[in-house]
Amino acid sequence: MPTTAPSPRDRLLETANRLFYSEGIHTVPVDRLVTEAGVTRATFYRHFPAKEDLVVAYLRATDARLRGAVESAVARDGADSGLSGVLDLIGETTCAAGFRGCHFINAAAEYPNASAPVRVAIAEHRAWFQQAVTDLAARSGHPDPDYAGRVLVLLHDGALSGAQLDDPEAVRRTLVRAGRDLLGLPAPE
Amino acid sequence: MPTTAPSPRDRLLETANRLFYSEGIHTVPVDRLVTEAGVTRATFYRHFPAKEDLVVAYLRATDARLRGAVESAVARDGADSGLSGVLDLIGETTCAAGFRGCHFINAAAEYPNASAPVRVAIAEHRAWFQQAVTDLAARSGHPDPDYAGRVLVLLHDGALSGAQLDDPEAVRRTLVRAGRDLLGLPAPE
DNA sequence: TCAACAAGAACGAACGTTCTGGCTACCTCG
DNA sequence: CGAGGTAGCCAGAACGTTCGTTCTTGTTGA
Repeated sequence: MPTTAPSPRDRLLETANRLFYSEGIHTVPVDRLVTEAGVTRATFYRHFPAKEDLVVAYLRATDARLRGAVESAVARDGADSGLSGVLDLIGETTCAAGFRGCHFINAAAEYPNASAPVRVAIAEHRAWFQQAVTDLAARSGHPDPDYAGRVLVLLHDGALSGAQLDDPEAVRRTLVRAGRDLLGLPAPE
Repeated sequence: MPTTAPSPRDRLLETANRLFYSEGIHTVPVDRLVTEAGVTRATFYRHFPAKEDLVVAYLRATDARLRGAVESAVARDGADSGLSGVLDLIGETTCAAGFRGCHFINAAAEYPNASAPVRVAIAEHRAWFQQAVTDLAARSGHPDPDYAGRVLVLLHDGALSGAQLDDPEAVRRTLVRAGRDLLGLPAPE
C-alpha cells in the first residue's frame, strides 16, 4: 500500500530543494514551484508569506539533513574519532550525481546582504559545522583542534566548489589525501 | 591635467565589475548598470548584444586582472619559487575590504547550465589557475606537483568561500599555515 | 461550520530589449 | 579650408514578457 501522500508544505519544500539547488534561486519562479509541487499559489502563500521564506525553510531543511548525515558518518566510524568518516562523507557527496556545489555557498552568492534572513541561516549552518569538526578533532586527540577544525572547513568548502567546476573524482582523492595528511590520520587501507 | 575620460565600454566594464561582484548578477538590472556607468541603453546594447555578454566580458576582465596579480606576486618572491607569494596574495585578497568571495564561483552559482558561455569563461580561468600553481609547485621541486597544485586550488577555493562567510583573518591564517605545511615551506618569520 | 486546498484570473512592478530623435566629434573629399 | 556625411553617444519613451503577490470562486473533509 502506498504511504500517505506528503502534505502540500512538504511537497513545496521537496520541490524547492530540487529546483533551488539544481537551477539557482532567483532563476526559479514561483510558477515553477507551485506547478511542480502540485499546489496552488494560494496554498503557497498560506505556508510561506513570501518566496524568501521558502528559501530560508529550504536551507534549514538542508541543514537538518546534513546534521543527520554527519551524525551517521561519525557513528559508522565506530571507535575511531569520526574525522575519517566525515572526510569520506564529503568525498562521496561531491561525487554524487547532480552535485552542484554547496547549498549554502550557492545561496550566499545570490543574497549578498549579510544581514538577510537567508544569510543568518547560512551562518548558523556554518557555525554548527565548524564546531562539529573541531569537536571531532579534539576527541581524536589532535594537538591543535581549533586549527584542525578550520582546515577541515577549508578543505570542505574547497572540495564542494571544485567538484562542481573541475574533475569531481580528482577533487575527492585530493580532499581525502590532504585531509589525512594535515590531520595526521593514517592513510586508508 | 586630468587623464582622458574612460570610454563608455570601459565605464560599463568597471561598473559591471563593481556591481556584479558586490550585489550579484541577476539582482543588478540593466537600468543600474547604464545609470551608474553614465551611458544610455542604446550605447550598452551597441557594445554588448545582451546582458549575458557583459557578464562574460566582466569575467574575462577579472581573469586578466588576476593573472597579472599572480604574476606580480611570483615576481615579488624573487629567487623563491613564488608559491609563498601566491599564498600571501590569496590571504591578502580574502581580507580586503568589500571582499565577497570568488568572482567565478559566485557567477557559477547563478549560471547552473554547464555549457553556458559564462561557465566556459569560468572553466578557462580555473584551468589557468590550476596549471599555474602546479607549475610553481614543480619549479619549487615538490615531489608531487600535480597533487600540490590540486591542494592549493582546494585551499584557495575554500579560503575564498570561508573568508566571506566566517572570520576572514582566521581563514587567512589557516590558509597560510596549511599551505606551508603541505608544501614543506618554512613558517613565516 | 470552518479551515485547507484547487483552479485560475488579475494586478502592479520590474525586467531585458528595441526604437525614435537629436547632438557632437571626426573623417573625407571637394 | 570647409561642407557634408558618418558613427558614436545622449535622452527618454516604449514594448512585450515575466515576476511576486493578491483576489475570486468553488470544493472537500474534519
